Amino acid sequence: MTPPALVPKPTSLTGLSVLTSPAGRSRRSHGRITLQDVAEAAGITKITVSRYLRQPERVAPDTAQRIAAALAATGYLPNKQAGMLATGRSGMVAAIVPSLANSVFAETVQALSEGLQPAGYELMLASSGYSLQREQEQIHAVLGWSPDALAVTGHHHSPAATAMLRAAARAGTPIIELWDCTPKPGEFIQIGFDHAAVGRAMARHLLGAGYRRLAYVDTGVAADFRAHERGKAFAAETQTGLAPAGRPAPTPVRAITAPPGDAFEAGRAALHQLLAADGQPMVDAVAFANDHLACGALLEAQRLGLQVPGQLALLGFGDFALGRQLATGVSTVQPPRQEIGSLAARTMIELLALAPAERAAGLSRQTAVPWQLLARGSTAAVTAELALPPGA
Amino acid sequence: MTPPALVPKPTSLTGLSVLTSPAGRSRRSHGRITLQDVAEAAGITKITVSRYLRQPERVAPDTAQRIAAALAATGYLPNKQAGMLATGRSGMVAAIVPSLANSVFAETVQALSEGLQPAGYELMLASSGYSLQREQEQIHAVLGWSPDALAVTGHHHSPAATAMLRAAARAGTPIIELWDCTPKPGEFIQIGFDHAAVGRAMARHLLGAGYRRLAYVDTGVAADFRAHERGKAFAAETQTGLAPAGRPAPTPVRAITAPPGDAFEAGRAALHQLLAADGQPMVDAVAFANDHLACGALLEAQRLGLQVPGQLALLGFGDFALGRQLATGVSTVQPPRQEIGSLAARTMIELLALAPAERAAGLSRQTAVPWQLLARGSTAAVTAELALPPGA
DNA sequence: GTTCATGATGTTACCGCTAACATTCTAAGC
DNA sequence: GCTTAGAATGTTAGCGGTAACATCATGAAC
Repeated sequence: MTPPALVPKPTSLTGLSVLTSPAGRSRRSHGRITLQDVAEAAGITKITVSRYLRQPERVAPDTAQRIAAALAATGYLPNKQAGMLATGRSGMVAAIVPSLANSVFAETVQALSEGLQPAGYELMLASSGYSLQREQEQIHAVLGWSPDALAVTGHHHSPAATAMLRAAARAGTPIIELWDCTPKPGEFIQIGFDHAAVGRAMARHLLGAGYRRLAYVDTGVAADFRAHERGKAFAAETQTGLAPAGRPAPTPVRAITAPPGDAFEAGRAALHQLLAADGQPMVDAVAFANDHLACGALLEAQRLGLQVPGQLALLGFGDFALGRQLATGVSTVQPPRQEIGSLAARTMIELLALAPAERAAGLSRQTAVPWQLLARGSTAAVTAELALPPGA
Repeated sequence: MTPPALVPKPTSLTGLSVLTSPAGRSRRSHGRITLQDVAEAAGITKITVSRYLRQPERVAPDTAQRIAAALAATGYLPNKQAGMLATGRSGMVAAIVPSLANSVFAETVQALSEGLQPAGYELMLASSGYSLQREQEQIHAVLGWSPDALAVTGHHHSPAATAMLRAAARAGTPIIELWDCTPKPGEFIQIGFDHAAVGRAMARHLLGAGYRRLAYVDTGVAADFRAHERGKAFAAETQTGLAPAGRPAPTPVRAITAPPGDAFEAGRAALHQLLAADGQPMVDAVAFANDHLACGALLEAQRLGLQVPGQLALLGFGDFALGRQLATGVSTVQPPRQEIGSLAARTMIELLALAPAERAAGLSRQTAVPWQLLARGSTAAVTAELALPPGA
């Protein structure tokens, strides 16, 4: 056996010459190194190279060596578009999140990306900027790439978006709604948690600690449906929780805040809306749509000399680093940021391993990921005996 | 003129019937709605539909109407892979960042994504986990998608990665190195800033404020080359700055810290390494690779009862929210997180508008994005008269 | 010696789209 | 009426891969 000849035939060099002079190729060629070039360099046909790349055990050992050498010599990069066109599988997964600047989704995306990595899937990412209209456009754009699976955030979509997702799901593409898990099964796969349950738990936590005059500060981001949902459930649960005591349930305060960039400032401003003319708080506990708001309020309260939690308890959501590090720890809800991402990756890989026909059953399952309410300094109980009876 | 007939011929329904029964198609069809289906529904050939989508002004108005109706009725989604294969342009841009969980890069990616949006480019994202090996794999994978442009982070790459980037650049694909801007022009486009200059500025800031015994706490992330670069320049500048005073320049302390997830704890631990047996700091000012470390150290210092900046000055990097919000504001360097992303987007769009031949000139240009050192409470000057002479 | 399974490689056609060229038709110009 | 420019649409072929089938050795089984 002669050692593998890199350039067995003079003509095989034409493939390599492309590197230096992209001209002299077919009229429509884009000057890229193709399987054909590799095949010529190895003195075989392209289908064998293709086989080597996909099922190496099916080519003879010495051929394999020649191919390997030719691949290295040419610097071949497979054209995934062509591959997708031929196989119908793209090896790519798309995700659409409201924002990346907020670390909440960044961590989920990070985990998703890392989970997909070992299975050989690429990730295409789009951020919708908390706009349903843009989400719809992104879904349209991204589906044009024939992703093998698509993750979107939440279960609220525009009608047109839902129609596109439905069509994709019917064609066998797993559609995953991240960060939500509604009590009733949805149309698509859900991996997340029930935000209403979180809202109720937040109310119960405050009521259980003895607070009675509650408020919820919602985010100013109109399309943060999950925050709204928590707020709604918080309000409802507060009413329910206070009913047994026979008192008229106060209407929870709801403050619309400034743009997300100023979440700290928005929290500060929201606090002022909750102060009476004498500078004293009109409520004894406040729940916030997120920790940024809560931290802003906490810092402002300290600046004003208000006792937290003595005069005012604060409860956030998200478990952001800041709230964890402040001297008066901000009580909060710790959402399973990374778990959602890695579970989504696992679910996708699992489903994609199945034949499209077998997939159908799994295309609308729900996975509830556990979350945790972290009681820290900002919501220490007023007095123990005021705690509500269990089940309230 | 009769109104546009959606289904002019009975046979035109075969295209639509795919929606309900993907069978009965060509052997290799993947059951997707194609231009052919739309064309049949509109009673024309697919090339006209293709023209309508790309150059609407080139089809007759009433044909356009029929096509529009057919598109809506079929729910057609263009197959971008097929389009790319035919045109050689993918309409997609790829970016590889070390991590997304860290908001620094998340914001850059966010800005990049938003900047590309209006120009119709999709973003494919990969995170390398601060590993050159993984970056190389990602580059290989991502180039297989024939991105129209590729953004990577920093100017350190494995040799194989550099070779791939070089090949892509030579083929006319803009390669952008984010977050770096070296004094000497690099091989590719750079959009960022000179980290050595930042390191020097950090040293000068501390020296200028009168501090004399300096330390640099580097990150434990081995492949965060930018942090190392800042540290190296910080050390060098410290030596230079102290030389005029005639004193023997102390070797800056360099602490290797815990994994990035524990950056706060790592900062706390680093602080302890800088304390003498009597609990007093061995240095009077510390610069950190990032604000997380600095904040951890600040909180620990306060817990230990050390005066900041009285006994110890702290200087971070990154301008993270936490450092901004703490009562003793953490002095820091504000990097142009978003600017880098939006500038990268603009650069890509600009270059891609050019013919590949005209691009060559722009494929290695550098853009230095301004950054700012924000002096806050943690580095208040010791005494004014100790300030170094200008130019030191 | 013939048959036949097996392994290695080649041929053909097709995935869905568009570049380039071809055709058809209309209306203006002579 | 005939030519012809120009608009509208169609035909052909090809982008770079892979599925499906075809071919051709080789060697074991009879």
